[in-house]
Amino acid sequence: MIEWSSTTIKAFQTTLLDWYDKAGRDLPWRHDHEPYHIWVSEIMLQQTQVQTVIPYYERFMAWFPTVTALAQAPEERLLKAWEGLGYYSRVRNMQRCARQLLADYDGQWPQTAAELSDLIGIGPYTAGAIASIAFNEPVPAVDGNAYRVFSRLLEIDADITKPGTREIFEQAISRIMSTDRPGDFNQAIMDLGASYMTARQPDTAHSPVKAFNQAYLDGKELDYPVRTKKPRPQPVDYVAVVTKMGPDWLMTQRGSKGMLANLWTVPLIKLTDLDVTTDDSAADLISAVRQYFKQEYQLILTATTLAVRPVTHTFTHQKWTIQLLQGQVEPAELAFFAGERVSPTDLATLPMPKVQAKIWDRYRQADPE
DNA sequence: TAAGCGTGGAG
DNA sequence: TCTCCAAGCTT
Repeated sequence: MIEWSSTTIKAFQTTLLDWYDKAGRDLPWRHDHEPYHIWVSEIMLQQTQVQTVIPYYERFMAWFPTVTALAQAPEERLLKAWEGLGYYSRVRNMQRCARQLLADYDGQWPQTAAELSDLIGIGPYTAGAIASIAFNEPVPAVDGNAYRVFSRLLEIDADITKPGTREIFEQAISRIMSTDRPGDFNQAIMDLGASYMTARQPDTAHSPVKAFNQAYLDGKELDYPVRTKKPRPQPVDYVAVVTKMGPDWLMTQRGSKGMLANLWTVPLIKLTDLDVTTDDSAADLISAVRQYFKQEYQLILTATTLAVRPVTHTFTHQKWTIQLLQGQVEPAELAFFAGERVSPTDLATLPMPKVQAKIWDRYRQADPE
């Protein structure tokens, strides 16, 4: 890692902020410095790109314009607002945070990163972002952009996937950042990371700060940031039973922990829970699923295979391959079923994950009525 | 500290 | 199709 003189630091601040004043992006959450607006945008932007977030942000503000509105919203409505964004615990934690603010802080946001970190769902990055942007506190906001930008500017060799590395960057950035305009400084770094200093194909030749970019000057830009690779997703086989009860659909709500918590899907069963493998015949699969419905749901299922390709869906840690069955049950014994009989009208109000959308698509492909 | 947690885009 | 990456936090 290289060190900058105070002269270099001053020149960098001026260059960066002048560029930001001229070329900074006009984004919906930059129209004011309301902590609620900054907070919502920052949570949505975690591991998610700006282009994806914008329509979600606009709708979220229309549905939940204030901390109080968010605190009082039904969870189903919250998850519906988040449907398709992923990492769904983010929005459940936001509601917990909103309630925490009302209960413990008299509805007033704390104004320092140290205090903001105590709130549910607000980690070191988000605390720094809110504190600097909404409250002008000179603290760094170390996200993926900051890792990328500063590792290249200063040739920082620490592995950014290691938790301890954050402090190295926080210290380096603290010495460099503007104390007059900390919020603009942090946002300028993000805009820089999203434009000239991207991960794959940086355009440093035209970057406003190329003269400060040591890795670029050394021809080693793509060596930064240093990170260890993630393991590839593990394959898991499922069977989805698209089940009708008269005109209605049989839907189940997932548990409150783990993947896709509290979201709704059709009955989705791991093949390993059925004691069958992908090599077994369709008849064996149906037989096992019938048994499963009887034992778990006290429902008598009639099922047929669907002549369509399985649905595949890749998560961060798992790759699902899902066989589709079409099922019917008699509307006799729903009491023990961990789910609901849902009318076509109500179906649209249930929050469902992307993988369920794929299941509907593939089902319609097989059964176009 | 390492693992778990979604989705979309780019190459 | 596969791999990597994107404004991270929690346990």
